[in-house]
Amino acid sequence: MPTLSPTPAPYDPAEAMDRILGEALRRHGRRLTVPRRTVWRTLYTADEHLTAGQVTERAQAADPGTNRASVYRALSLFTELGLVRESHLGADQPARWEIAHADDQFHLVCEGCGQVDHHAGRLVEQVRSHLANQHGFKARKVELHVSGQCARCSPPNPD
Amino acid sequence: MPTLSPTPAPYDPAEAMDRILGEALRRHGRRLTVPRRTVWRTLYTADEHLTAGQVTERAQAADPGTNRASVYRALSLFTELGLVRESHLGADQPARWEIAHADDQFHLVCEGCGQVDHHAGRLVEQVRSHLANQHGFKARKVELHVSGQCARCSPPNPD
DNA sequence: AGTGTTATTGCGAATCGTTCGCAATAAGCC
DNA sequence: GGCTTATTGCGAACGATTCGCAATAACACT
Repeated sequence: MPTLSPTPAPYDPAEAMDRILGEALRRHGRRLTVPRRTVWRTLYTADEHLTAGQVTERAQAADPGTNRASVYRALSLFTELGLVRESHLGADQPARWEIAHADDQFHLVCEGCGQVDHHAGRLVEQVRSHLANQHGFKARKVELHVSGQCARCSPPNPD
Repeated sequence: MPTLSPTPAPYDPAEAMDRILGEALRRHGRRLTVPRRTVWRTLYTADEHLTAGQVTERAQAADPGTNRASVYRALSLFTELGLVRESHLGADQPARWEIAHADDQFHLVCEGCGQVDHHAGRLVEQVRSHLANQHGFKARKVELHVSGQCARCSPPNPD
């Protein structure tokens, strides 16, 4: 009988997810709590930007005890730690959150199908350097929100 | 005694201001009312973006009877008619309004002095064509919000 | 100028997203 | 296992914006 290591599990994505959060929190002297983990997992497994309401809903589906206020507190803490990104897409719409990926200050909202895209591309970088060179403005945060028709909703060849 | 024309006033800027509004309203079958005129003048003589609260305050200074709800209604009507532009600068900040000038979807907010600039330049156009060419995305509205340090607040030569 | 039609107002109450105060709870350290 | 204190859960408070509805006033037509 071969010797087994004490934790034989090959790879647990849920655990990996939690580890990211746990480490970030510890690094900042904060505690890893149940509601924080629930919110984190919710965002982590979401396929799109979620409003605070949606996060609360989904979090409560996973753990009914999850409290609205704690969701907001988790979201703003995560934002502060750079773990998630908050964005305000439409004038009348509430804020939305998503896991922070490096290059995603660029929002393409299609008015046809409602899809939100993050085609960062070189554009943000281009904007930064334009501002620095032409206007002496040192950009910290660049937010580009474009609404219009995506390629699918406004096809070039309407055959 | 020389013959006087019935309206001898050489040029009344207040009247000109009102005429712009009156004509736009009439063109759309809407009525020129006291609160609308008051709100219009307030924005027209403002030197910056105003929040609805600020508009209300100033409007009430001019005409104490001005009602908050009417201010909101005027602002959204004007926005709909393209007379003013609504913008959402910061995440936590309320909306702001200003007289609509053609080229100003480009907001440079300095975190040092708080100044808001509208250096539209070629940038917005550049963004549009990049999206169309690279992503087949037909942009209708482009909103570029940049925060950082302006040239004055972050001088290139700190002597 | 007088009158009728109806867009618009003014008021307060309602809504919605978000935050707060505070006692009770539970994370992490010894 | 106990101590310390960050964090929670609750509901109430908040600020911006909107709504419902009766009263008012713009404009068009005499």
